[in-house]
Amino acid sequence: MRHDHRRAGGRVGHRLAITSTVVSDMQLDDWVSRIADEVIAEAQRLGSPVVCASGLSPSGPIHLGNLREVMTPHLVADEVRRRGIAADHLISWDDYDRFRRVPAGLDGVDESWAEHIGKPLTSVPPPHGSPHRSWAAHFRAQCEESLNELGIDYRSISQTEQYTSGAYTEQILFAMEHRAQIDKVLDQYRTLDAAAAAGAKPGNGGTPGKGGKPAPKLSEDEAAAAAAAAEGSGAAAEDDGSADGGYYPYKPYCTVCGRDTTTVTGYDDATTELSYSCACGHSETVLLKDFRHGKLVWKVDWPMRWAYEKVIFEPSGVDHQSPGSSFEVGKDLAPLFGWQRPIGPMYAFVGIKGMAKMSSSRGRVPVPADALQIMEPALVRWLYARRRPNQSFDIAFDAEIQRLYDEWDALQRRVSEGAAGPAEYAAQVRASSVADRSLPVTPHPISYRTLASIVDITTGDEDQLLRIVGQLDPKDPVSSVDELRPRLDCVEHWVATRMAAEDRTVVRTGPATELLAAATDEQRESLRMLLDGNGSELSAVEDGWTLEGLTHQVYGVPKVQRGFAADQIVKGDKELSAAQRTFFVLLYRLLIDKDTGPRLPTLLLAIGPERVRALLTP
RNA sequence: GGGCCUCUAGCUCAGUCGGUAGAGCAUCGGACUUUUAAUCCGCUGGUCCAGGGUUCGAGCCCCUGGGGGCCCA
Repeated sequence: MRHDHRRAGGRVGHRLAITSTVVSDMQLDDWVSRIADEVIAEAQRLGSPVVCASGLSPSGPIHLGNLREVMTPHLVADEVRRRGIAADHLISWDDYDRFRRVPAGLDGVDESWAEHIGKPLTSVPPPHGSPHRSWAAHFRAQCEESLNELGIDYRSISQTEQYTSGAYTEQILFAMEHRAQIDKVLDQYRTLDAAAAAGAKPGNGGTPGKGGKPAPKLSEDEAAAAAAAAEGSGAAAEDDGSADGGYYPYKPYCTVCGRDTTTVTGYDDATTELSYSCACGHSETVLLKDFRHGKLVWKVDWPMRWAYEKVIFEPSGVDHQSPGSSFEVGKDLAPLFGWQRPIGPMYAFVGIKGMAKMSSSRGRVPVPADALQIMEPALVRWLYARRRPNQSFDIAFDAEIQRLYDEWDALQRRVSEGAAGPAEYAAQVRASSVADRSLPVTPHPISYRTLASIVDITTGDEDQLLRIVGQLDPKDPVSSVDELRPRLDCVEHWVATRMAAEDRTVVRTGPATELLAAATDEQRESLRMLLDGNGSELSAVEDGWTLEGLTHQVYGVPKVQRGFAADQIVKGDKELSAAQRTFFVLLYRLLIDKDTGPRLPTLLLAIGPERVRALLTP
């Protein structure tokens, strides 16, 4: 427990609105808590409410890497709320950004979308078959469904709405008026040496590049390369508004063709008359104070919004950690708008095990909904809560998910026994609950590994599944498959879509006639004994069609064949062990065409007596 | 060219404020009528990348070098 933080929380609580009277006795102690300490202190210093922000660009599927942009502020805001202090988590949908390129490999999308490049994402049609109004709406809705499942509470802001409603007009006019000053700030980051100086001393209070050696501007070639890179890259590298004809931090979308292939050619501060020409041939002069068809360039837009929403905390991806990135530049631009750069850790990328780096532009990348099909919301939350933001991690869709679940189940046990460490305890709490409620859990959590094996061999027959599961632990019987959900649903989906072919159990559709014909007399005898018994201790296999009975039967056959009683306890007999193994291999080959497989009693139970008899009878 | 991250057991990784190096898996051994893809217990296993520095004390902090990954120019 961290009494200092509890005191701090209480003190802050007097100044900031208290939303809940239920404050946990136990102060969670992990990286989230430490950031929350900092965020609360900063909000207090500024005399402003706690505002945590995420920015998402619905330019394509919002993938599991982007989810960190949401999870990190969510966890921090949630921790602040756990302390009884109001916290806002806003998600800014950058749906007024230009459509940069057509992502490859998306269903319902073809090359014809290329004609929309340059338009705002909300003006691009959605993929074929989508019920949504626009490209942005389509991918936003897909994402929000998952955010809801994950228990993330937030407030949405559409940048399209903000810009087209004129919410930012004052800020836009301000930025235009101060364009020379903004240009000067940006200019400090446009030279290589300045960039180096800025990066060499992270956290220094001064202005990077200032007072340094005179540095050469980028050459024509370098500038061109930079522009090309910005064209294809993410927000970190985006256009800062510089152009040959002077610097303007505002870019109109052409009122004729709708694209941002425009160049501002003049601006009058007094009248706010802005002239622009577009690559489509159109040019016009508009009154910027009334014009609502354009936006501030990204590097200016972001700091303006920090000020507009009074953001205290907003993380960003590691691509912002380079000298001259929008986050870096924002530190100097935010004060112009009367605010400061928020606290913002750089989070490392999330990978998918066995897959190249995720990129929205590449099309078919796993999105949160994909993960939620094979794991419960708490597990997805756990992945993000247990690692500090600067640690990269991979999400596994293969058999490693069984290990993840084993670890999770082990953690539940440690937590319930009070044996969990502070950080892992915190991660468990954050994964399975938010400030004001618990997330749905599976009432009877059977090991994912075990369920996968049973689901595999029972091929969706839930009566069989219940019967087998029911015999796993007689002391704690499962009475209904519903007790196994939603974990069971995840397992079923995993087995159906992700289980490796070589791990699957495929029961033969008909008898392996060649194998049966080649069997030795002893082997034929063993099969007959398994099916029909030996007339005394072993009876027909159907008579003991339970897990226990079948266990007795499969182990009894080799014993009887070697002169033991079927239920005799035999220890240390190597020959018997070898005979058992040989017998099992024979059965596996005849049943599933492999040398090994799920435990035989389970397998036999799942296959059913008629089919077993059909496959094992010569 | 610049920056960020990372390097700990065979593998994947924890290691919080600087205080005797940990877990899971794998291996190996054992138990359960069981050499099986569901159970449980235990053992083994480390030059914490290298070198230097600060410190009573460094996996952790500082410097230099190396490997790997990523971002930017």
